[in-house]
Amino acid sequence: MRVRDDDLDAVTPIDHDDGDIGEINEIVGFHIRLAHGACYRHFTETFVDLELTQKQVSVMWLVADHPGISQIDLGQRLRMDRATTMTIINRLQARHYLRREKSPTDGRKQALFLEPGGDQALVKARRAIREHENWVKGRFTDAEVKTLMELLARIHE
Amino acid sequence: MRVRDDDLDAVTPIDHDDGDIGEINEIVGFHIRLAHGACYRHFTETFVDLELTQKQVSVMWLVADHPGISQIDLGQRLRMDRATTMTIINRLQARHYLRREKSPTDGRKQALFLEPGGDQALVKARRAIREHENWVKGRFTDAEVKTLMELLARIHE
DNA sequence: TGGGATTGTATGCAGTGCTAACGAATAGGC
DNA sequence: GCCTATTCGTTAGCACTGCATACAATCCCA
Repeated sequence: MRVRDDDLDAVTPIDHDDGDIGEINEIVGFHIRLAHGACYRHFTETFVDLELTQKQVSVMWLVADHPGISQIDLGQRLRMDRATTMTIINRLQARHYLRREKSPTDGRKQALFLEPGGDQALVKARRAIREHENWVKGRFTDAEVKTLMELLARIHE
Repeated sequence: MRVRDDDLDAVTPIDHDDGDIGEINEIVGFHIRLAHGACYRHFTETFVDLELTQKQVSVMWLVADHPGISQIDLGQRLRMDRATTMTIINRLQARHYLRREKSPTDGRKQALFLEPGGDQALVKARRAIREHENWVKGRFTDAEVKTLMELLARIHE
């Protein structure tokens, strides 16, 4: 390919290649994926001590705000299907961060409640979230943050 | 619930529960995750026939733009570590969408090239991407798209 | 009452991300 | 040139997420 016996440097023809990714760079979805990846990585670092993932924190947070919420309701708010919700709840329950109770009003449902351990973890998590948020927001003005959230919300409805 | 007998508006945070998620809604990272999830789901639907993921398409696209690129270089541009890059390349190679060749200039590296099958798949993929992009962009003006990409880019550098 | 929908559950599979370790090859200092 | 440190690819293994399917219990409505 490149190997033109004479000048093979030319090969790199196209690019003043310093990490250029060409047309892909014009794809909105691509930037969303990269931004998500960057957030994910930073979140993971921030939460390495707590051993919690974004989803797990979201779930505990929501259960704290809505004691007795059902799995299906939880899943819908966080845009997760039943199976995924299950595995997350299972893990949190195994760590005694929350518990399931049969719903008194609907026998099909499980009512979710935070356990003391979950409460404590959530307190630490909120602190870590604040840190994480500062990392994200640090590169924006308040107005830009507002704009960004507004635009993102339009994507996920 | 919320019922603070006096002014509960201040509080309502809590919920006229129709899918409200409370404070989490103020977390930028949360919106990025949801937007990413929505994109991911739509992408998957769009690409169900091609049986390709976002990463796989990105990789093929980049290999097409930079024939002979190494795995490490590829991974850095797409923000993936070596191991992840490996598994993706493995899968694409197993489907004969691309091939590895020893780099003539550096014995440690593998040079990646698209195979005919990958070429064809990429053509279809680009069409599907256009569709997917329209789905995303449909909710924005051109100026908003520009703003969004600019803001997202600031997150992933 | 009976049939259809909802909810939770169990299984299994694919994709992604990370770590740790190893061998091969290169690059840099001497 | 030689030795060491580094880079790259590779393998293996683990955790999390997402999806599909199937099943049982429960609820709701006609």
